[in-house]
Amino acid sequence: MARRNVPIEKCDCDIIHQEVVDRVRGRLPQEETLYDLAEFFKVFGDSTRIRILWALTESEMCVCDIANLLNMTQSAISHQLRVLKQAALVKNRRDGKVVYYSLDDDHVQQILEQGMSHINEK
Amino acid sequence: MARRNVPIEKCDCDIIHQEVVDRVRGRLPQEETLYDLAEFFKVFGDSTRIRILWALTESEMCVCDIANLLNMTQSAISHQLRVLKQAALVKNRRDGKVVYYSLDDDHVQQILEQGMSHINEK
DNA sequence: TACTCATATGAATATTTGTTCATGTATTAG
DNA sequence: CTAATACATGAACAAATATTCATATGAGTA
Repeated sequence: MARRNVPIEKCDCDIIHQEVVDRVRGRLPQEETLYDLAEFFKVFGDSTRIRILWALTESEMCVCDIANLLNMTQSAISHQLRVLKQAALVKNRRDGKVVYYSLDDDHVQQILEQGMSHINEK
Repeated sequence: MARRNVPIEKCDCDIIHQEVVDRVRGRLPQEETLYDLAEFFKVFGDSTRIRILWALTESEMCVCDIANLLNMTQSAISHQLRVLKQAALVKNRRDGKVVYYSLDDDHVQQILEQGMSHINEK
């Protein structure tokens, strides 16, 4: 959501803190890298996807199982599974008509648990 | 974004996988907990906020420093800092007219780094 | 006091995004 | 081949959200 038609106003801090700001600027990762990082976390930032991921930490499941479990339409789940797949958070295998989804690696579970422990501490 | 005016269609998997689905259902955290977890990750899911957080891992900074660093308006930064503060990811201290923001704890940095290492692996 | 600077905030707006609906594709069964 | 089942997908719509603009607040200063 990037807009910016207006010049940025400066304040005196710019002069006072110039060294600090320049140092921080030099240590920031690439703009694009941080954008990708935000995109990565964005995938976790939806309760439907979180519930799907959490469910898959317990067992691989097919699309319709997940839809039943979460009481949502097959279409809605399928759309979200696509988002998760594109983010390389889940993988799938086909067995006849049925497609089973599972977590792509256990890194995902670690991230879920770390987030969970953070909100439990506060 | 919760809508659901339509009954969920069932498929045969529901019968075949019933035991698995029931077991997973029993092991899912509270609906509200997962919702909170999604809200938590949602805060990381914006590139402006990610850049703010990453900058604050290097040094505390005032609002106008951050605005200059990221080449954005003071207002936009201030709005996002409020989001970060409400999520308990940053804290602030006032020194005269200037308000300095910093990370609330180093747990935040761990989460950033874990996300970063994930996207670098893929 | 009046004035300036740094920050906060409410409303408006444009963009993004999640779900629904309709339909398409792949696989199996008859 | 035809029908049925499980899943995928494009378009439309509603809701959420990030930025801008205008303005308010709070602290120092003349």
